[in-house]
Amino acid sequence: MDGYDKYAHEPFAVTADLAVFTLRGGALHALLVERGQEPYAGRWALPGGFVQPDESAETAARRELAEETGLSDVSGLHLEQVRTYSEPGRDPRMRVVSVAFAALLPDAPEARGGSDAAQARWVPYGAAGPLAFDHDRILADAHDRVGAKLEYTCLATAFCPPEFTLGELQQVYEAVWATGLDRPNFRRKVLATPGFVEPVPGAARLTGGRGKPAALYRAGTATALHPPLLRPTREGRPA
Amino acid sequence: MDGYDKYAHEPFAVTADLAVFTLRGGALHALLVERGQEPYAGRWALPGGFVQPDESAETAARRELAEETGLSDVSGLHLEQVRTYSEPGRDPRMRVVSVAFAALLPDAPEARGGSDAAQARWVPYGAAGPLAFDHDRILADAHDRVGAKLEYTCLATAFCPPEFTLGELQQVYEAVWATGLDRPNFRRKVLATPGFVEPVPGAARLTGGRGKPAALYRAGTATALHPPLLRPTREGRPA
DNA sequence: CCCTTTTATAGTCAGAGCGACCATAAAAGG
DNA sequence: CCTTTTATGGTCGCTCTGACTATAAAAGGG
Repeated sequence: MDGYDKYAHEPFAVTADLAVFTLRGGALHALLVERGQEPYAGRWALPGGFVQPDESAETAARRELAEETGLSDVSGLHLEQVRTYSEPGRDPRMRVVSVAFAALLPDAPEARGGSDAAQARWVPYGAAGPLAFDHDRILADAHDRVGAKLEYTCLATAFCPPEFTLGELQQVYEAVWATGLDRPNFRRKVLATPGFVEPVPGAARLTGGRGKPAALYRAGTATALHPPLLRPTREGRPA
Repeated sequence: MDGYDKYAHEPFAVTADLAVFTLRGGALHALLVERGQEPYAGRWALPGGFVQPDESAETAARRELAEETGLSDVSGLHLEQVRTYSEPGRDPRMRVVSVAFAALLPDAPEARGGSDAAQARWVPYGAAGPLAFDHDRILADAHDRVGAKLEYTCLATAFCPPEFTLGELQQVYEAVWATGLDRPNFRRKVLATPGFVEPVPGAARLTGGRGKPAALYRAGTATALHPPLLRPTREGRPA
């Protein structure tokens, strides 16, 4: 931080880019916007925008998230800084440094075109063609981060509505990890972790399904997961 | 990334700040520089500097690392991006966005004042008074990140010279985690992890100490640690 | 030279955690 | 009434780990 006067510091543009994940029908989806102008016109990209002079990158990311999803209450959503991308030439027009965030959404409102985004769509993760700029890498990095944090934090509840069943919580893990989990073992692990979930006292149950109604739970107060919930070691049982 | 023309993007200055860690006498130290000018004149701060127009933040961090430590070969050192700090007002003079990195050094050359740094010193971690800017938080975040990565990666060898004993490797964990570990159990865990360390075939041994000479090991090729090496759960045995 | 100290290394044993199961309960659909 | 489906409860054995004991190989002091 020394030497302010000895370096000529070129001005940079700073943006906040978002990898917004949600579950739709048990499958992991990411929110993408279609670019209307060059470069990469017509290609899909991550939502994002410039950080304003009075904003932090986190604030800008949350503002963009609200604009892009159309959600009014975006304050409770989990937003996590992934990393910053600063390679020269990653934007052909100018020097842009992007701070990337991962956002986790419980419900998936149909994407509306935000005020500035021509078109926003939920795309199944992995089904997106090559994205604009280095957004393929940003999206992959964000996915890696979320998958890793599921192992040793209680982050999975951020994908769920306020009240959820253990089956829905398990679907989060299975969708992000792209693997199958044994249901009784998953139950045991989650319930044995104090503060991960707490049962809804009214013995409420979810209807609409076929089999036995499942008990409802709320997210607990714990944030860490000790010991961690490790994903199967490659040759695990198939889904 | 859309809307380039609709936003007035204020120019930002971008810096790379470094939390450089090493072990000196079994204790974790961080590299700090003394500020010569306002603001925070006379206070200690993390080494760092502006990202040049043709550099990525990683490149700038590595250049600053070489300048600040005086090391010639800085290419093999482990450098890890921690996070980016972008709150407005974190630098009273101008809008500065800092990308923070953690660097791990095996040996600790006596800090020389770099070309631009008035004075650089190794300070025991935790013994540094309040640092300039938000560098206390950056240093703490970097320490948290390194401590966490010791659990599920083979990062600890980055603190060690090319050949090291298992006792030295254990000291890394104990210094970063500020806890004591059972030596036989640590050995068993490390040796049971394929690719973590590999014995030096020449049955070489380290001399100079008091007791039985220890076998030497080199860092293996593995990067992940499955299952992880979890730190003791608070009420663990004292050091 | 013996004995103590120090450090490295090997081994033992019980309990926790987990993967792979099997069993039962409670709903819907025929 | 029976089958299907999903949720929930439990068992068994293996692995890993924490706590601990034992042996080996050096240095230092009498």
